[in-house]
Order: sequence, then C-alpha cells, then structure tokens
Amino acid sequence: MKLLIVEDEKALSDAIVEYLTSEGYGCETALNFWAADEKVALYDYDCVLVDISLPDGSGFEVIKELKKRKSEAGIIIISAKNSLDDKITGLEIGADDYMTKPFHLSELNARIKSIIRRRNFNGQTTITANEIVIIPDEALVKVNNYPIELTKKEYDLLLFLLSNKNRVLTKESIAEHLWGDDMDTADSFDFIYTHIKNLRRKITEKGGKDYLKTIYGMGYKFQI
Amino acid sequence: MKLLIVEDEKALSDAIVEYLTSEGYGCETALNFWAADEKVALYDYDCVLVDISLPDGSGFEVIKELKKRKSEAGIIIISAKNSLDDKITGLEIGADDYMTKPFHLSELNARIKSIIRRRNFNGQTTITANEIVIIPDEALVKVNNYPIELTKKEYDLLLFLLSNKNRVLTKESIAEHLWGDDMDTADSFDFIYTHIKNLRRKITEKGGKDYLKTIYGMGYKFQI
DNA sequence: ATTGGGCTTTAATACAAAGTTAATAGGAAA
DNA sequence: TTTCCTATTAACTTTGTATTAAAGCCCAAT
Repeated sequence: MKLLIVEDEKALSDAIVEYLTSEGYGCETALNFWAADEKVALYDYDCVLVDISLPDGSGFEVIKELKKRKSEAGIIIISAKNSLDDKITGLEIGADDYMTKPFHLSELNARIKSIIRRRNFNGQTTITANEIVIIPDEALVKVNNYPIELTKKEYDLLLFLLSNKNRVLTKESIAEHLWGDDMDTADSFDFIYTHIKNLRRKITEKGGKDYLKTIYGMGYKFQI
Repeated sequence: MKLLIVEDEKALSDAIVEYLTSEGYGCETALNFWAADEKVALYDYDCVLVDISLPDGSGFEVIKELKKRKSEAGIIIISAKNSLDDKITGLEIGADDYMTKPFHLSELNARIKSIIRRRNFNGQTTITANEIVIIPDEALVKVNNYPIELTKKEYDLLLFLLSNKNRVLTKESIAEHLWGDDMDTADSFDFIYTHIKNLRRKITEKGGKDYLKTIYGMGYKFQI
C-alpha cells in the first residue's frame, strides 16, 4: 500500500512516515504544493494525506488535482485548526476523512485502514485467479487448495501482480510499489529476480501453473 | 477486552475506567456524542457503556450508529433516572442491558462479563479448539482435559487469538485490543513475545499442539 | 528474403552476506 | 505474582553477487 504525505512540517511528516512505514505502508512525502503536484502527476497512491495549509498553496488544490486525474486514492485531510469550514469544503470536494492536529498516529492508521478497506475490495474476502486463492485476512495463499507459505515480500509481490492481472509490470514499477521511493533510481532491481524465482517455485511445486509470464525486456505479467 | 465508556460526567467516567482497568479491561472514553461517534467509526469494541443524556445529543444515537455499523459490541445503557421509557426504548433499539445511576461498579462488572460471554459464544458455555477447551465462566482453560493455569493477560491473549482463529493478528492489533489506546505508538510491543512464549509453553507442556502459528513479519494466528 | 552464428542484453538460478524479526532467559517494576 | 523490559541468541527474510542460460539483434552467407 502506497501513501503520499503532503505536509510541510518536517518533524510531523517524519513521524508519520516512521510510524506508517513500520505498519507496512510505502510512504512518500511532499513538503509543499509544488512537490505534491509533481508526485500526484507521476504516481498512483492508495491513500493521500493532505495538510491544508502549505507554504506555497492550499491542500485543497492537491485534492482537486487528484480528482481531475480521476485518482482512486483515498484522501485524508490534515488541518491545524478545528475548522468546520475546512472540513466541509474538504469533504465536499471529495476527501474521505478529516483529522485535526494534533492526533494519535494509531488513529490515523485506523482511518487509513478503514478507507482502504472501503475502497479496495468492498467486502470481498478473497481474491482468486483460477487455482490460486488469496485470503488477505489470513495472510494465506492457496494453490489447488494446498496452502503455500509465502514471505511478506513474496506475498506483496503476488498480490500486486494479481491485482494487475494481464498487465505488464516493469521491474521498476514493481519496485516502486513494493518499496516506495526509498529506492534510488541508481539502484539495481536485480533482487526482484530472486523474489520472482522463489514465488514461481512455491506456486509450481504445489501443482500450480506458472502464471508469471516474463515479457523479455519489459517485465512480468500475471497471465490468465 | 476493549470497552468504550460514553459518559459526560468526568468523575463518574474516571471512576468506571479506574475500576474496570483494574479488572483487566482496556478502556476508552468519550465525553460527548461527537467523540463517541468518532470512536465508534474507527474501532471495534467488545462492549460499549452509553449514558443516555449527553451534552450534545442522545446516547440513543450512539446505539443507532453502532447498529448501523453492524457492530457486534455489547451495549449497556446508563441512565440517570429510572425511566421505564428509556429502558424500553433502549432495549428496543438493541441495547443488551440497562443500569440506573447510581450503581455499584461490581454490578456493572458482572453485567459486562455476562454480556461479553453471551455475545462471544452465544449461549455456549465453553469454547473449544480440538484439545483446547475454554470455560469463560470460570476463566478456566483445559488442555487434553488437564486444567492449566493462565495469568490474566495470557488468558485474554488466548481468548483473542481463539476468537479470531485462522486470522492473522499483528502485534499491534493484539496490543490495541488487550491494552487499549493507552499504549503509545512509540512503544515497542516486544513484551508480547514473552506472553506468547509463556502461553505456548503452558499449552504444550500439557500435551497440547502448538496452534499459535507465527507468520514471520506479520503476526500470529491461531491455526486449526 | 531467410537462416544461422556470434555478440549483447536480459533473465534465471544458486548461494552467500546482511539485515530483520522472533524466541528465550532472566531480572526489574508494578 | 504477574507483567514488562533488556539482552542475547536463534531463525528467517531480504538483498547482493557470481554464474549460467535464454532471448533478441546484427550481419554475413545462402
């Protein structure tokens, strides 16, 4: 799950990132409107946290930009003042929730969870692709009804491929989604080969077909 | 066990929290309707105590909100006056019990226990998972019919895992449920390792299988 | 045009190093 | 006595590196 935190107070931003990262989210930050606009233009996020007062503009503009791009990201407004106006304006232009500073990080987490849950799979409890079944609640993957044990990264990788089935995903976009932007563009993504390999092995050794098709020079796709 | 106390009289609220905390419940409070509504939207509680007269609304609204959210929390109404109307309205819209101020805290405790018992295992007096039997009435756990002595936290932990069997619970969500939100997000939850360890030992030394499966990097699940 | 060898790029595999998370023991604090 | 904390050890995951295999490409020979 990938988040964007638009917040100019560096200390708060850092605290949020640290906490949410430990909760397993991939976090990116933008310290001003301009940076937020750039990021929003380039990447898809699952949820965006927006501070309303930014040094070079209003957080409302960020939200409008997201809506203009038909983004499906959840939006949570962060506001310093408990201003009813801000809340109403925010919710009117399409934010999903509203938080007043200061707040508990665990509450933020709960709200993010609730938004993502609502958004992603409304009530769906399993994700299936032929003989492969994922039960997110149980962190369980079954192939031909045999449970297989995946590590966290393998699980995330499979989930990402599966939720983009029949679409080619480059190593870079996979890295982007699974590791957030703490990956340098100069880094090599070769270790993804290892994860792909292990994932394939675990699936096929239980009799599953190899759905992870390699598109030479481009990336991988989960082909059904 | 996590409780929410919706009560505007601060002194009473504090007294309830102090007592119930000492009884091992995780308590959160809401001093008005608005706060209660927020909390109810975000967290799941095992039981909610609701004062009917709140400064900014009626406790009935809180109950309606819970029902709208299909909450499974037990509900106890607290009312200043011994009003038959309130009682009837309350029970009609789905409260489980009704108390008139003033009351003895021990009586409140007894009612909470009874509701949680009813709610969790509807009428069931024991809950079993293969060779493990829990008798909530007596706070007793048997493995292969040998009684084992658990401390309160161990008991709560086992109950929580067992009532979410096959579902992965992170250390954080376990902490959240067993300790409420007086846990700081900065805190480490490492002491849960200790409880898990002790619980496992007590179960296996009486010949029980180790059902507490570790999902590396994710949490624990009670796997049957 | 088509085929096939040599070259380059990309991917697969195996394995080792580094990093992270969990288990355990023992003791302090409540 | 129970709960929590700290330090240590163990287990496992993730990443990195080296090697091998496969795919695509260029170009000459047919």
